Amino acid sequence: MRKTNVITPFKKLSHVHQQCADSALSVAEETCNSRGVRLTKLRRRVLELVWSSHEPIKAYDILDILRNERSGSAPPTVYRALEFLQDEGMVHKIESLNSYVGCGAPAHNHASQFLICHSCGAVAEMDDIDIRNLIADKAADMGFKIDKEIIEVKGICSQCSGEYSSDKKC
Amino acid sequence: MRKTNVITPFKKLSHVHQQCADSALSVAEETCNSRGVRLTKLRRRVLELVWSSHEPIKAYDILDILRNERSGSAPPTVYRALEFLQDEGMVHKIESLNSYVGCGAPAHNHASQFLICHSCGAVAEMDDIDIRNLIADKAADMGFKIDKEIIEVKGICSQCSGEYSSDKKC
DNA sequence: AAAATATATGTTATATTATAACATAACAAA
DNA sequence: TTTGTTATGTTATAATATAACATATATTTT
Ligand SMILES: [Zn+2]
Ligand SMILES: [Zn+2]
Ligand SMILES: [Zn+2]
Ligand SMILES: [Zn+2]
Repeated sequence: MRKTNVITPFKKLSHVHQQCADSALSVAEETCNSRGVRLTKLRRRVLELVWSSHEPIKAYDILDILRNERSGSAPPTVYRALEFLQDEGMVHKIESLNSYVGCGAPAHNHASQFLICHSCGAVAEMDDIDIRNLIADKAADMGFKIDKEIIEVKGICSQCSGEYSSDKKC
Repeated sequence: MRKTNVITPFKKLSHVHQQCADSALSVAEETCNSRGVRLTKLRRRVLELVWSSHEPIKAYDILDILRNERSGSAPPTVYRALEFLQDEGMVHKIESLNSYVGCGAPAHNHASQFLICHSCGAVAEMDDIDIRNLIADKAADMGFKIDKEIIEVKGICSQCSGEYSSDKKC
């Protein structure tokens, strides 16, 4: 069994989140440049808002912020930006929460398994090849050809369960 | 690796669906009786509508039918019945489709992995212990304690991919 | 640079999904 | 049969998302 490929881990309280966001934004700019797609000011700002925490954010929460910044902001403003960002792999939708999280590895296409802490709300992302392979095998047994997997695991993260008592909050 | 526990397989065109529905309804009645909860006429009818096919059904499609049958039907009518049926394990929500499917094994609590054919819309349900264990192991590596897993796999079922050419449609 | 084209955003309206809150009815227990 | 409990009816509204068309901005071609 290979090691899990952790794309976005649960973070310690001590982590400097601005670094996550800055890093994501600059990877996004490079990636968009190399792909010849446009990370416009609006899209960049929406991505920034998605990265404002490690908790998934709702479209209308983004909209509430945008309305204070750009007149004429409306639902399509947000949904179109989110659609672009999802298409480019910068953002993933958490289906079970109708919410959106930033992707820690937007440059390459991948599957995702999300771990969602229902205590602190934080989301970790992995792309675990063992899980992918096992599901593919089991699906193949039933003659099913996979296009996309949605895996959203709910529970309690290590910070919230107090496993690391020196750093209680996520 | 154990054999996959298939709760609801993809069905052949030749299958008599009324049997699925009848069976589900009678298991539901027994299960509710033994639990001392009430499968009222309304709840029973909603379950029947959920079982009207192997494709997930939308709450408002149920409502459209109920409105022709019971005056006073309104969104809460449907959502309350669905909530009961979900709580009792008779129905599962497919989060990525905002839709509902009948469970083929409501009598005992289980995890689910859904295979969703985006050609014919049919949904198969499994509870595969290997998948559950692997995800639990990987999550444990990250210090994460699982409460519930949402696994919705999109792709093409065997009937639609023509693997069984004698019985093309699901 | 100007015109033409393509892409992105603004704007208004509406569709879809889901819940809150309170009233009445049906059922179960005492 | 009265009392309490659970289920349903009813009205209203919240939350999530898309359609359709107008305008603006960016890119390419002339
Ligand atoms: Zn961070
Ligand atoms: Zn947590
Ligand atoms: Zn059937
Ligand atoms: Zn199919």
